[in-house]
Amino acid sequence: MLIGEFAHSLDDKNRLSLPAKFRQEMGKKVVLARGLDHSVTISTVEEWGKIAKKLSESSMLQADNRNFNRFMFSGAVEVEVDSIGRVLVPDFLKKWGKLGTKVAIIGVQNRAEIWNEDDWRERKAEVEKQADTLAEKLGQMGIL
Amino acid sequence: MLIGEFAHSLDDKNRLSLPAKFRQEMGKKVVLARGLDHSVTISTVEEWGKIAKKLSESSMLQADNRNFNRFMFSGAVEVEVDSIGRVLVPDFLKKWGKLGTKVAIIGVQNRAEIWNEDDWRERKAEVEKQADTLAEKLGQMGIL
DNA sequence: TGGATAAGTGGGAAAAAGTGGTAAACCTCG
DNA sequence: CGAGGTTTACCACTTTTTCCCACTTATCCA
Repeated sequence: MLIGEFAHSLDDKNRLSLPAKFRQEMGKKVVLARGLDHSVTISTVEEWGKIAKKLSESSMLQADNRNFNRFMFSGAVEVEVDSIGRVLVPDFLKKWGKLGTKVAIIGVQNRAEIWNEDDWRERKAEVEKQADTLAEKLGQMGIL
Repeated sequence: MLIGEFAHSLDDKNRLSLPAKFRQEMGKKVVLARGLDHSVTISTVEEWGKIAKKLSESSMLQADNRNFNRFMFSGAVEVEVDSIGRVLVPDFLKKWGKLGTKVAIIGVQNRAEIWNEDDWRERKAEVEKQADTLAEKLGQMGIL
């Protein structure tokens, strides 16, 4: 389980240190891919495999699906984690995530997400605003 | 699994470098063929067979199907990958894909596709625009 | 609090990838 | 049979990527 939020930086060679706490769980190879809301996801090869399988089950006869699959597969990379825990973020993902030097890495269940630091700050603020509503819902559900 | 996006160029002898990440999986011989949506596909000899079969089995009317098969098979070429990882793109495929000097090579699961760089950029932008669809599709697939 | 260890960042050298070009082999056609 | 053009194989250059090492900052524990 990946949890927590970390402020890291993308250097001018597009290298990104994975949070030390994630390294063991991530393993030696990870998959970077396009995520929702212009985030970049980091998942294990296994997790990505599951996603790829689901994607590949959609029919190629529909133009929508073809384009969607092109988008998803072309937007992913399998990268090696180097000897000190860094990965290389390809340009097209850097663009997708609008990533500059300062990024936020956040744990979300079984995957991590990379965000442009500013975008993340805004989003987090929004989420916190809704925290009351959220708590209420959780209460209704009997979780709290 | 072929994934990722690469900007390569088609030189004036119609030579195209395969992305280094694809070479091992592709092997020494590949099949270039007409793909859907005016893409040019690159696949292993094995995969080409599977893809063609799948498409032709998606039965349309018999007559259409026969024509479709003629079209698919007549447009496929088996080419050698040279000693430094390049393939020769025949003119009729270059035309089919409207390929100029700058092309994008994208990995899509079991095949790669060659696109005119500009066409690919536009197509990608189209998909990106539909953020709702994106979330919806991922949701349907149980990815989120 | 101070020392030790780990984490994160940065940079340089070596290797690989991508591109362009040249020369030899081949084919075609007069 | 030879000239012209095309194709193929090989070589060379440039840029990018990869790998390794060093430095700085943060964290931990006595």
